[in-house]
Amino acid sequence: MKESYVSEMRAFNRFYTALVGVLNRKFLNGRLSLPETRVLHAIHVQEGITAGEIVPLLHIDKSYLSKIIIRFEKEKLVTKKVSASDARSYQLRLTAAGRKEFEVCDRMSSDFVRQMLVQLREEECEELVGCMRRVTEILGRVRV
Amino acid sequence: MKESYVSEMRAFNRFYTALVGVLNRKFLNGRLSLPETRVLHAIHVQEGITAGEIVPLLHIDKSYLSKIIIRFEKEKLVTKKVSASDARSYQLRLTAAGRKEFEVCDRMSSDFVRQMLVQLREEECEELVGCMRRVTEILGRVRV
DNA sequence: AAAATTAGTAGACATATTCCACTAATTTTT
DNA sequence: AAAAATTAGTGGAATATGTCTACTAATTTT
Repeated sequence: MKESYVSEMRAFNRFYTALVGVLNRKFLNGRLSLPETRVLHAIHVQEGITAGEIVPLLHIDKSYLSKIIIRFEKEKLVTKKVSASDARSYQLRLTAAGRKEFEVCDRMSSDFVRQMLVQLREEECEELVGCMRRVTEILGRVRV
Repeated sequence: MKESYVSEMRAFNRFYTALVGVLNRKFLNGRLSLPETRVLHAIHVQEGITAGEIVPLLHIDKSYLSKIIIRFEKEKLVTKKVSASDARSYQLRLTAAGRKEFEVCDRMSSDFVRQMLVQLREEECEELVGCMRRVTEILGRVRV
C-alpha cells in the first residue's frame, strides 16, 4: 500500500468535510439542529424505532438523544408509546407535524444538492455519482 | 439532470459524514478539539498567517478563533508577532511544542486512514483514490 | 483632521454535548 | 422465587461550542 494513498484520502476528507460543512451551514436556517434532523430522519425511516436503537445507528449519546426526543415530544413532532415487549423503552413515531417537518428538511437538503448538480454536464453528473458509489462500495467493506 | 443523482449524492453525503465522524471521534482522544486541530493545521501550513486570514479559510467566527489562539498562546503552542505591515494584526507561528503537537495529531490522523486502507487490495486503493480525485475535480468547480 | 473601517479582544449569552448518578423494568443468577 | 446484575431512559451538573455585541487600537478614507 503506497503511503501516497493515505495523504490523498486525507486530502479528500478535508475537501469533503468542508463541502458538507457549507451545505450544513446553509441548511441550519430551519429550526432543527443537525443531530435533531438526523434523529427525525431515523424515526421517519423506521417508524416504531426506540431510543436504544437510534443510539448505535447515529453514534449519539443516549442522554443527549433523550433530551432531543423529549423536546420533539413537547413540540408535538413525535409520539412515544410504551413498548409492548419492554416497558422501559418507547416506540417512537412521527406525528403529522413531524412528518411535515421532516419533509421540509428533506426537500431543503435535496434542493441544495440539486443546485450543485445542475451546474454540471450530464456526463459529469453520471461520472460523479459513479465515483461516489464506488467509494461507498470499497469503503463500505472496511472496518473503521 | 436526473433526479436520482440528487438522492445518490445525498446517500453518499450521509455515508461519508458518518465515516469521517467515526474517524474524528477516535481522533479526539488527544487534548485538542476539532476546530483547534484545524487552526493548528492552518498555522502549520502557512507560517505567519494572521487570524483574519484564517477566518475565511476555516469559516470560523473571529471571536471564537481569537479565544482559541489565546489558549494556544498560553499553552505555548503558537507565538504572535505584530505584523510589520499592519500593527492591528499578528503573524502566527508554531513553537517547537506546537509543531510537535501538530505532528502528533497529523500522525494519528494518518494512522487511522492507513488502518482502513491496508484492509484493501492494492488495486482497490488505486481505484478508491482515483475516484476521490475525480469527485474533488468535478465538485471543485461548482459554486456552493 | 475627522470620520469610517478593520483586526483582534472581552464578556455575556445561548446552545450543544458529555458525564454521572438515578429510577424503573427486565434478565440472570442462586 | 428472591436477590443480584443489567438495561432503557431521564435529570442535573459540568463543559464545550459557538454567537452576538460592544470595545480598543490601528489604519484607511474622506
